Amino acid sequence: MSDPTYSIGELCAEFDVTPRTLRFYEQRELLTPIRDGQRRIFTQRDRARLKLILRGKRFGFSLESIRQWLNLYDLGDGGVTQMTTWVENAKTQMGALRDQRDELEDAMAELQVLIDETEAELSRRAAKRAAE
Amino acid sequence: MSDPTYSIGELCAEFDVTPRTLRFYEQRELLTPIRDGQRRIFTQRDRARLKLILRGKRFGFSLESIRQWLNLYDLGDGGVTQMTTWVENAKTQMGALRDQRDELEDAMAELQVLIDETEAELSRRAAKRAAE
DNA sequence: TATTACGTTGACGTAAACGTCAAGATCACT
DNA sequence: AGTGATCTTGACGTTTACGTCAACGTAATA
Repeated sequence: MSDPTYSIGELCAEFDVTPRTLRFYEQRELLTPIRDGQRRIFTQRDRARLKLILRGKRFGFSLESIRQWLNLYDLGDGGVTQMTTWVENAKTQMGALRDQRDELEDAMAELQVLIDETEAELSRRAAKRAAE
Repeated sequence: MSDPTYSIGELCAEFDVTPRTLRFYEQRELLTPIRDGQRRIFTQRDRARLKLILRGKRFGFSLESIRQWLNLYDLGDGGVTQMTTWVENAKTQMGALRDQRDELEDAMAELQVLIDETEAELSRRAAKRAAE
């Protein structure tokens, strides 16, 4: 049996997006479904790419940068020169992800301090009220 | 000496944003500069809020959700009920940040695997070439 | 055969987050 | 009094990422 394929509706249901969205991604060359007559047939590759697209979006990346990023994924083969370039780009991307994660953890730490302080104040007030 | 204040140009230079941006944030009630005649005077509070705004943006939050988030920050005082509500909201936000961080780390791990594989392939090819 | 479900291509609309003039005020110099 | 720097308030323009019709095709089903 060959690789499973998906209609536009199936992929939409699975990832909770609208057909408009998938057609838009195709127009922007993020997805490249094949055709059965007029109808789009999405392959495993499209499905995998869609996953990456949606994750990229959650990280706040633009579709255009996600597109470049996907192309970067694709060039896993190619010559030594291409692979070397790929690794460089990938490491740059890793740095960006690391920075974002660090910033996130800073924000989490700050927020935790505020939560702790507020909860401490709350228990002080509770103790005071109990003492009366 | 009292708290330092900033002109719109000063804050723009410091945070690398345009005046239009700060006026826009004021209109959306994310900043509340006071006035010297017509001119805006930004206080320490505005500066602190701007920092949070820009960080929120880097995390992909909308200005509207950042606004609510800032107001949430402000209500560090207020009654016990308000504080309790605040803590609940803050914990929800913490969960969201945690999820995002976890997703980021998953992505980083995946990417690292690809990098490692590609580098391994590169060194295999280098060894092969050296053997000839 | 008619309906229903699912799909197609335009084409125009929209919300967010600013950018980009235009026209004028205010202030420091010269 | 003139020049330049910095600021002001409109008001319209722009990009991104889709939403929302409209009008149509095709395929299974009642």
